[in-house]
Amino acid sequence: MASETVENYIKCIFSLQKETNDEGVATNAIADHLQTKASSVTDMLKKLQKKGWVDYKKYHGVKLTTAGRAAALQIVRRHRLWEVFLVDKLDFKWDEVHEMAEELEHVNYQELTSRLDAFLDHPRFDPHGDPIPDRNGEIQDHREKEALSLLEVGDAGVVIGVLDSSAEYLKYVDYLGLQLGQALEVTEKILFDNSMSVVINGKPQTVSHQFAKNLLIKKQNS
Amino acid sequence: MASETVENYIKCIFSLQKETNDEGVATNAIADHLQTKASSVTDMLKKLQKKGWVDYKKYHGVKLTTAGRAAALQIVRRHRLWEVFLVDKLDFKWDEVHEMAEELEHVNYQELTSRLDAFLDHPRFDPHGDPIPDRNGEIQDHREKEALSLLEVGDAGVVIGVLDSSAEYLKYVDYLGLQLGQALEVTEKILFDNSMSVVINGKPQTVSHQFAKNLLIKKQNS
DNA sequence: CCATTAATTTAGATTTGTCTAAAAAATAAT
DNA sequence: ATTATTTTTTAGACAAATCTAAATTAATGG
Repeated sequence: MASETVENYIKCIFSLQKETNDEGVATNAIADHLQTKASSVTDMLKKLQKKGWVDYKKYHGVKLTTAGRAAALQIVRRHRLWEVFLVDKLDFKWDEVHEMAEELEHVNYQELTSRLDAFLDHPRFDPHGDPIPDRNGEIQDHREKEALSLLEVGDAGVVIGVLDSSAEYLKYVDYLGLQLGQALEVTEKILFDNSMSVVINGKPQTVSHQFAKNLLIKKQNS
Repeated sequence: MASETVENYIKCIFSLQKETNDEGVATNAIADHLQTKASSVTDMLKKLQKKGWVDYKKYHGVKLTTAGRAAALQIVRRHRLWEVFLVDKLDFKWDEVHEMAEELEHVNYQELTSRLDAFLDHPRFDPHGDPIPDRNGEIQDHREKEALSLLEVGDAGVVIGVLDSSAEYLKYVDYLGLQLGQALEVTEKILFDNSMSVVINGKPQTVSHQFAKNLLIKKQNS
């Protein structure tokens, strides 16, 4: 397929693409995300263009082609399946698996991926609640989800995912007594800084807006 | 640790070292084994020397240092553990796993390796009967083993390993009705070409010297 | 032991991915 | 709308790993 580096660029563009309103991903955004320099990114974008993974217009950002998007989804699929393996089978915690999956995802054998998928019982979501693309790269996630920050006082729900998978964030989520499937209820919203009070397992806690924006909730019929 | 390429050189030198009588591995042998050119090997040997993995004397071959040998054993450990995973958990056949393990072995996290080892119940041997180094890089293989080619007429034993792990060889082993643990008995040795007749599961078969040299047998008290 | 052959090393180039510093284009501000 | 600022691109260089072709060293065989 493509080198490990190329795969990382494709995956990076894929993930940044969601955040832009179909505008094309900025060179600097990629450089930040991959911890490299803008000039290196420009060089690479030309190569990706030549190989047909992206649609790149000088000074106007970059988008994945259909082939690029398909490739990205396969990489994401492998990444998330390995994360499930690491947590479910090797008992790693959800904040420990990202780095390892980041390397395992580049081992690319159809049969390996599909057998791993079967071995794990065809999981639909990874340990962070992110949906796992199927063998055709389709993501079917019909869950109604909202960021905690968008709930109102009195709303109750269940944690079904996180938007930030960094170890720091996940450890804090753990610390608050939260995990996938954990119920909570909003008891107060502070207008001043958008922080909010929630009840988790009967215990009141206060969380920042920054925190609440990154926690995905499925609202319960209250 | 070291780049994937460097790891492959180290592993290659390690495996070729056994075949030489402590003579130092030849540049050409490495080039053949890694499907590259002798000049590339020379270049790399200088780099490995500088990094302390090998002891290299111009025109006189190369040997691993203690550090190099330790690194090689860790790579071999990871390779063989992944092979066990692929066969025992994902139901691959023993002739299908080499390539995949060749990539998985480069994912290097202590904790991953040791949890994988535990998940697989601390296997002592890989699917081809090769011993798996422990976490300290020690190989303890006290089995008495001989190549089938060295057995005499009337000797009986059990298959405990192969010296050639190529898919072609392994498929032929399968085809003959052999697998690890399978018993056989030598009924005839042909002096002309060193081929031999053996009985496997009651069925007589004839195999070449080339074949017999690569099959490891534990002799049974007959 | 000297000549020939085989193995190995050097020299010089290439590819991939990266960098710094400078130039060019786009965006924002007065 | 022109200047200032930010973003992006170009130009030129570098490190890792490789190659081909030529030169050197070692081994071998009369």
